Amino acid sequence: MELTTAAPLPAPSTQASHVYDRLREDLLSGRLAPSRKLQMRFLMETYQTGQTPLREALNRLTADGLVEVREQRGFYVKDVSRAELAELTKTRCWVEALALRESMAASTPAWEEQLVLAQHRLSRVPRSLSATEFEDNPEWEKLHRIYHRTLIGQCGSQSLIAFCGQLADQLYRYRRLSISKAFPSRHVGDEHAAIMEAVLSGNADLAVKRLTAHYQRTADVILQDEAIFPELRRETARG
Amino acid sequence: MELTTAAPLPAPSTQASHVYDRLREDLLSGRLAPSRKLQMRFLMETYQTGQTPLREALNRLTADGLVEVREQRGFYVKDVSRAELAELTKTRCWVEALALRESMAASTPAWEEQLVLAQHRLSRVPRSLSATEFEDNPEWEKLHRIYHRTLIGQCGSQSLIAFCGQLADQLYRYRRLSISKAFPSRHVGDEHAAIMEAVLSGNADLAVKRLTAHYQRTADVILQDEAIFPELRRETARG
DNA sequence: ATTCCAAAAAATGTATAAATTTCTATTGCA
DNA sequence: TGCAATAGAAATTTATACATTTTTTGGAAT
Repeated sequence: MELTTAAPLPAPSTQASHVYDRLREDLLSGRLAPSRKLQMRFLMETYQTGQTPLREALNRLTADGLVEVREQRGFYVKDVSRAELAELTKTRCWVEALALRESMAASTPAWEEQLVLAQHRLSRVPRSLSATEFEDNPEWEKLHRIYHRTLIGQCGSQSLIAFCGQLADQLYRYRRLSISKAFPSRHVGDEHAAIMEAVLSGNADLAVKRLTAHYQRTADVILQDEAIFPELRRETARG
Repeated sequence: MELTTAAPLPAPSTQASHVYDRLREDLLSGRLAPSRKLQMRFLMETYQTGQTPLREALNRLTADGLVEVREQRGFYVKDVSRAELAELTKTRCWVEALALRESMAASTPAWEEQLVLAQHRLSRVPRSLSATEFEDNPEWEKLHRIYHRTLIGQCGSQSLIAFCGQLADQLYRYRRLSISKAFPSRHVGDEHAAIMEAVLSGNADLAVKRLTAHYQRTADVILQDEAIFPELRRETARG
């Protein structure tokens, strides 16, 4: 008998999954700019792969709302706009409020412990890698995601959780696109602690209020970022 | 000058979209049975097309929750279960309750008129094509979908509406899979009228109560259908 | 300046090759 | 003789290369 008889999930060895991960990272980080055309030739050279895995990846990303496909004229990076940011945020507040209430209604000691752990771990990692200027910390992002996922994780609906995940991804891209100099001034750690505190005390109204305020504040900061949303459209550069 | 300068949406002329539509119809109708393996060779012969358009269609259907993909071992028709039916129904009740409330909060005369029209048109078409036994009427299904889409259509969130559409599709498959002899005994037309009446009177609580009861009743009928959910699993048929 | 036509570019689709999984049958051991 | 493990063969999924179709672009003629 071996210790490891057979890996249940033998890792996504397929090339399509690998390209999907890389493309996704480049979309979320903004390295692939909004509304940019994703030409096959360019993608094949950049990611060193064939069309089949690429099409597979692009189709999945379309479902995630990060890529847009126009029949017979190719794939494009999903465009951004103030209107969409506002709508996504509004939707996320509605849906996560719902999911959080249901989670709290179905609360268990094990779930509360998960939440305490997630919040604790998040609080122990710095938001930015650099002390002088803001520099995205992947570890923090990962733990942040887990924390918010845990909040709604007890609601009892896989599809609802998955939908929240999609909204989170799309909004995450906005955050990354924004220069977000204002972020350091916010005490997001305190906000996370305050949400958890309300959850543990069983006060659903307060927990929802704090959670939605948390999301709204983030959106407000990005909405004010002039760099990401061009005021006047200048398609033909002063022609 | 021509009358039609350029068609804004020149119809999905691509083969992938065509296969997607046909596959989708066969999945929703149950002609492709749950948990069945979708082999490329079989699909290519059945739908008379190549692999590229097929993979494209299958990937989209995976995003719709009608097909499941397992890395390196192919595509499968999404399986059904009592647990999933219950969870989908629960989620739909939650999310559509939310969307309906927001629609009503943002109500306009134009929207109310849309709703009246949708309900009227639905009421004028027979639920079944045959009077003696139940036979699915595509026209009724189409109008039914429009009616429910209209109810939540004023909520102001495209992504929320799209999510509701996905849930509707997945649940529609359960309805089609079920023999549903009990359906004729229900007066679904009255239920639709009652929901609309509550909406027009501005009573959100009542409208939501009637809408969720409407969905729950449908699920309860299907849950009792012994034909779709095998009690004991008999994988090796008395071999 | 506008329209029409031709050439180029790019997306969609087909056929073929490579890699992985699954099935089958044989071998080894109790 | 029966069971488990293993190795080889078949089938199937995944990836590549090539062909076709559609869109876009550029230029010439009206």
